[in-house]
Amino acid sequence: MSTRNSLLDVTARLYSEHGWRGTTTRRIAEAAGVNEVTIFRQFGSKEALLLESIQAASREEHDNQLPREPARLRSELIVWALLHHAEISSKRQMIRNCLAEWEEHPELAPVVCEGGMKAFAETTRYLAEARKRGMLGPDGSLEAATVMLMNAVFMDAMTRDVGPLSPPHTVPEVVEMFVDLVLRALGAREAA
Amino acid sequence: MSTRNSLLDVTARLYSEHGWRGTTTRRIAEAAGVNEVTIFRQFGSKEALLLESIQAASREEHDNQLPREPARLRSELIVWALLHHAEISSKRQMIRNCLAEWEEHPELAPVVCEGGMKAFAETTRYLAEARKRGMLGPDGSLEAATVMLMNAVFMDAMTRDVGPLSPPHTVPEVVEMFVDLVLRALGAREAA
DNA sequence: AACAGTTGTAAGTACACACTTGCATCATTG
DNA sequence: CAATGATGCAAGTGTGTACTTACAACTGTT
Repeated sequence: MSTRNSLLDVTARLYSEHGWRGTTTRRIAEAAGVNEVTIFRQFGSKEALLLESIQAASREEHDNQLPREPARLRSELIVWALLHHAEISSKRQMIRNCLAEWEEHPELAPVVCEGGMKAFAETTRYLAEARKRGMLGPDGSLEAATVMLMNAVFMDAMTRDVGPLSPPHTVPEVVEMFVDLVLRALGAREAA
Repeated sequence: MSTRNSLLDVTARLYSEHGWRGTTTRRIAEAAGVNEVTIFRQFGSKEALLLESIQAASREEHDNQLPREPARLRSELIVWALLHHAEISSKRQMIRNCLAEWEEHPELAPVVCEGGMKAFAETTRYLAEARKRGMLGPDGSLEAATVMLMNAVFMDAMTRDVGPLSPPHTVPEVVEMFVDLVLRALGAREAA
């Protein structure tokens, strides 16, 4: 099944670069070093191939978890957010295309968003645990904090290559900024 | 110049719906009720037409300013953020396409991002003014707060139609959440 | 009344697209 | 050895694409 896999790989890459319409069967065949007909014999149609390859590609995840028991809030959140940022960045172009083509191909976006939902749940759990242990103040919505942190990180990762909306910073710099702001808002004890 | 303007309008709409490749000269002509040749006589090429129409469309701004002198931080920020959210939402599909096609058409993204940069400057100014007047605590990066608020609002506006990353909320709900979190992080006096 | 500018119509070019067909080639497997 | 299945190759279908050309009709201006 080597032909099949190389077709799936190549197709995902081309889709990221050129979107649905720009990913033609000719380009796929050429890039995969395979005859164009093979595509149709293996997958039946361009649509089937694209769907399968995009789903496969967006399921590839780094494993990246927050500790079950929060210890050093700030550094744990920063490490986690950095990894999350890296994961989004690596799929940046594919995600952008899926979002742009959402109306024409609604089946793509959910698959790409899955990762974000898991990260949301993970973070809320972690923060709730921290509050239960008295590491956070009693006030402030944990959900709001999570959504905001995730949105901020996601947004930075998505638009980093395009051009700065805000003044330029390195990835670690902005991630630290975000984490610190969230911890401050939640009244973290160690936020010195 | 009515032919020209209706072509510009229609083209921007079609671009939002179908992206660059999907916006064909035939579709444009048909939707504008104009002969296809007229496009080439008026604009010379598809590229020229698309460029001009997208630039024109993304410059259409609601006017939406934060007060020069901050008075009621929370409500002023909420009103502003809501309007900002509405403006991004109305251009959502176009922005998504410009981002997705950034590598193939780098000239588009900057134009679309302009609004965001102005909003960033506006907010930083406003918050700095507020801090100078003692309405905010002395600690916490104003820039971090601004970036985070903008990213969060932008992100929500961009992905609202696709499907919720986080639990569903109405627009006013999330905007209030974000503003409250930021004000809390900045130690706003009135944030009760 | 003559003219210039804008539009419509009809036809065509050269190429790209998704997808198909028929046949030859090869490796694996029974 | 024979049969099977995956692949390559060459050629084709019908449609869509950006863009062009030549000519006729209409507009407003001088």
